[in-house]
Amino acid sequence: MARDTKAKIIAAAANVAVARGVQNLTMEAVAEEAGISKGGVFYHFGSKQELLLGMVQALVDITEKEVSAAQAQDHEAGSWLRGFIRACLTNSAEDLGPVGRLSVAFLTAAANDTTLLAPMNERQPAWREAINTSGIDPVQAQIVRLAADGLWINDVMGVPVLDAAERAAVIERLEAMTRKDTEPE
Amino acid sequence: MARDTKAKIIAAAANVAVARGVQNLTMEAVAEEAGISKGGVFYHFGSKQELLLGMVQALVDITEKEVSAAQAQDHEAGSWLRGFIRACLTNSAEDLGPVGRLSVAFLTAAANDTTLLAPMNERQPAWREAINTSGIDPVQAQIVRLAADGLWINDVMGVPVLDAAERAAVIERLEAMTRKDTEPE
DNA sequence: AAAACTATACTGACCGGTCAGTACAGTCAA
DNA sequence: TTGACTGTACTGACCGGTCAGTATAGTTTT
Repeated sequence: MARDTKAKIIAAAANVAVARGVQNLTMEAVAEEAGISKGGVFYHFGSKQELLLGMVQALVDITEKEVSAAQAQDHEAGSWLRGFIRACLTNSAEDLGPVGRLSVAFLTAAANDTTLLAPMNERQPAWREAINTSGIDPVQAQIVRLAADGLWINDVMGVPVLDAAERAAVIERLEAMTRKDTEPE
Repeated sequence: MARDTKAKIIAAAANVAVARGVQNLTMEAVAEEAGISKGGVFYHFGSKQELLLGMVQALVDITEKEVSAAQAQDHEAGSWLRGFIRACLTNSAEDLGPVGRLSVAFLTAAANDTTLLAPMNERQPAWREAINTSGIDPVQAQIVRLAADGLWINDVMGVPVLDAAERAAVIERLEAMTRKDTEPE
């Protein structure tokens, strides 16, 4: 059941981060949320850093899984980007999906120690490759990805960059940009 | 000299955050860096929260100042966005400008307590307005802003989303998008 | 002399991490 | 088939360090 418990702890940590705020993401709080003892948490994750690392890894895994799932039924050019947009932005501000919940962990990791982002950094070459070969103009493709990142991080932080109507229009346009090549000249 | 010392403390805090990492952004370290005592720091900022709030405010102020400066010698459509792109992305990864240094504080604030982002959130309606009335298609304008945000946050976190050549091409394209309306249809 | 500011020494809470011990399921020799 | 032994998963009490914040006395500025 080791795998099970580890996953349970990661989910609990994500819940704590969202519900009580990152400043209350203590090992004790995680243990309580997971319904086990603090010692039990340390049995599975040797340190808080290790737990954070596990959460970042989980975020990466879930994101890639969602992209793959979306690509499975969309074989046209730009499908990777459309999957990525979905994965990042499907969560409404209130009702966070798993990606949204783990995103808070991502923030914590980045704030505490950027080396904790290693699992994310490792995947960047592969993501760049996917974007550059997605079948549309690479520069435009990167911009779509960056805009999705920007919207995502602002969501996670709660910065109100767009109202609902603008948000819908932006997402629609981003998806259009994965289909139609609007490169100047 | 109250204003002076406060500014000095904020700058010191930003330096500490960059140099020693956010986990070492303690009031004592800030005091040492600023060359005053811990008591002195608390005299000026009643709590750590207040200091963090001051740093976020400073980031907002500097960003808006840089945008205004850029706009002063660029009165064509899209000048706000071009100024914003410059303000966010002028800092190379190694040699951070003032925006880059304070950005780390922004991350910390977001991670510790999203209410600390209030000074940033307050300005969003004004920024949205500036973007929507910048003279180019509003949806495209928002996308340019979000992409700049995305590139900026990835820089701050140290996630290698783009290599140097891609980065240059993306920035060039973003600036082009502030000039030429590439809206489909 | 009052107000503004600074330095030093201290407190108290919190939190990451440790550790001795428990529960229990399985294995295996006699 | 039972008793000795082992490994895995976990418990809960505890410790030590860190750090925000305070108390208070001293110093400089106006």
